[in-house]
Amino acid sequence: MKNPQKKCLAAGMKRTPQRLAVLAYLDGNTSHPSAEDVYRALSKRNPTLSFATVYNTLNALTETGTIGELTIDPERRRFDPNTMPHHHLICIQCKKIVDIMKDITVELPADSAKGFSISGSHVEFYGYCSRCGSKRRPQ
Amino acid sequence: MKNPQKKCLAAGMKRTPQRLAVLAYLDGNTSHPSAEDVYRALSKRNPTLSFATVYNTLNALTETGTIGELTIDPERRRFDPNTMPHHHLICIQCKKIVDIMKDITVELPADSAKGFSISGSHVEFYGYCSRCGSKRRPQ
DNA sequence: CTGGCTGCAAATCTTTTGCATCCTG
DNA sequence: CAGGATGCAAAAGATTTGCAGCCAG
Repeated sequence: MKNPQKKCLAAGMKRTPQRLAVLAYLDGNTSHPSAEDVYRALSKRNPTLSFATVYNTLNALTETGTIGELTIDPERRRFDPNTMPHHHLICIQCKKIVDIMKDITVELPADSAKGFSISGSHVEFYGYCSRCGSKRRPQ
Repeated sequence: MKNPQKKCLAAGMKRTPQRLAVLAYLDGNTSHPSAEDVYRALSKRNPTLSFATVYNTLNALTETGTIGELTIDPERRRFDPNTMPHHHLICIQCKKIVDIMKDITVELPADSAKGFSISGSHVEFYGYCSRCGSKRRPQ
């Protein structure tokens, strides 16, 4: 289940060149690209690739759970090939998003669950990345 | 600093009827409304209120930190008058978003911080709310 | 072959902006 | 009374959709 070919099959989708290109681009990619990022990166080598197909592919892969969708950026949707539950570090200044693969256990007291049956959690840490932090002047 | 009038002043903004209406609607509102939600709710009683003004007002209030902006919904921006740091419960099915005011301490091991200087964190808990959970059939 | 997939362009939806007028401070 | 705020409509982005032709299974 590591390579794009198998991921396509697993999702019950036809293995078209466009989809394989999208999957190859996403494979191991930790940049949390938007649909446009994917399109721009691929259209150089695949001149006939269309925006609609990128969106269709990303949506199909998201629906089958083959890739994940991030809700971190209010401007646009971002996609994440890493479907393992994980968390994120977000730079307040440059908006860079970095994965945290470490398992973080978050306890929610039963009296705060408001009747929800909780199946997972996602933590976003906000701060300055090393680059932006060092550029800030001491206040 | 509890009422809309004072919030407007605090933000250095003129107290126009439109802004006071937006602030009054948001005051104590825990429904995390989108700009359209705000517009629809207010346009009934304020027929001349325009979409642009709602957006301008929400943006201005967000920039001054008078209200907060949620990044939970990939479809649209949502706003939250509650500026205290807090967390959220999200129903996977009906998408309802519920506040958790309880302070949750999340530890991030130093070796996972990737050079970030962390200033805050936000936890999203996913699951089924009481209504959706009871409607699910046992698999 | 056949149904799913693609590319294109147009449509839709959310959010922003230009501008003349209005009104708060 | 001046500058910020409003309303309108148009623009700008992001995403979706209709449709005719194409190609993977």
